[in-house]
Amino acid sequence: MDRRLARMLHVLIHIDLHAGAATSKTIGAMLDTNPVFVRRMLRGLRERGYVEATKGPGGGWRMARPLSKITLKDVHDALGSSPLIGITVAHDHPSCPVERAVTKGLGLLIEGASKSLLKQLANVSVAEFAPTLPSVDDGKRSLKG
Amino acid sequence: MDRRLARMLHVLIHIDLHAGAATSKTIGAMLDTNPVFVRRMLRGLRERGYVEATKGPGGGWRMARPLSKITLKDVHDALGSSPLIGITVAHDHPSCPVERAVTKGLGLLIEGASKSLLKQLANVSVAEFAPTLPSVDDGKRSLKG
DNA sequence: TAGATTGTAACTATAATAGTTTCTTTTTCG
DNA sequence: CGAAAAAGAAACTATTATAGTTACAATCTA
Repeated sequence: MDRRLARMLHVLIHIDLHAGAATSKTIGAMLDTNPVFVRRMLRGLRERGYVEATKGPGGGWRMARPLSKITLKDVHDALGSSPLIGITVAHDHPSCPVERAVTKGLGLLIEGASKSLLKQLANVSVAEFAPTLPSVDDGKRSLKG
Repeated sequence: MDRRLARMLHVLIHIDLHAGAATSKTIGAMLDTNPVFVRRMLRGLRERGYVEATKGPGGGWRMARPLSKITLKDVHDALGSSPLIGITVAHDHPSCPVERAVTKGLGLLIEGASKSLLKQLANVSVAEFAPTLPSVDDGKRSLKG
């Protein structure tokens, strides 16, 4: 069970709310994990231009695009698109007509469900998952408001 | 990625087609696996009355209910209902309002997709996955025809 | 009573995900 | 310039879920 999408949404919202650049160490603390794992997770998003990283003191991660312009599907794809559906077909005995019939029928069902869920993910932006509570405010919004 | 449902459908159709009782060893060969694993998989289905097992020589597995009276959801449930959706929420920092918002939103999405897929599984019987090829015939059908 | 079979517990193997260590590169700032 | 802060990345270890194996008891048939 892949919780990378959930963790990534959590991270992106924090990066967006963060006043300056958020370091991998700071983000790691938010996820109760380590900086290296954070860099690994963010790598795909950096390559797609959703976030950007700067090195050296004062460096870290910043959003390179607003949360409202990134969909859950974008994030899922950037993470390496693990299967959305938790069940899969089997290939234990490929010459068996019974297995082939099951693979075909169940495969169609899984494919349909997968496409349907992917369509949903493409219709929701990360911004829609950000909490609207004022208590989350860390200074960035007050600069705007 | 759980392929137990696919394997189980494969097995059930074979048991149904099989002339006498199908032994765990025979079924294991079909799945390219071992008899103990087959017994473990079939345990839940036996407890729910979908199949029955007899010990001793000539023993093995038989259907206790026609394939047309067992849905994919029945099989999925009997296998211990692993999650149908491949992504899940995270609980890294439960006091964090951002994580909570993500958990809530994504959770609803996952729950909806899961229910929708489960509903589909409940609308399909195992019989609908059996191949209709005459080449699969192993003697049982010829007794009828 | 012998052998075939399931039932089951306990152990081992494998693969995916996550975590850690270590080192290099880049950047800032005194 | 040189020290320290940060990302980039490779290589290794740890954890967990699934699958596979071994071993043995229970039961049934002939």
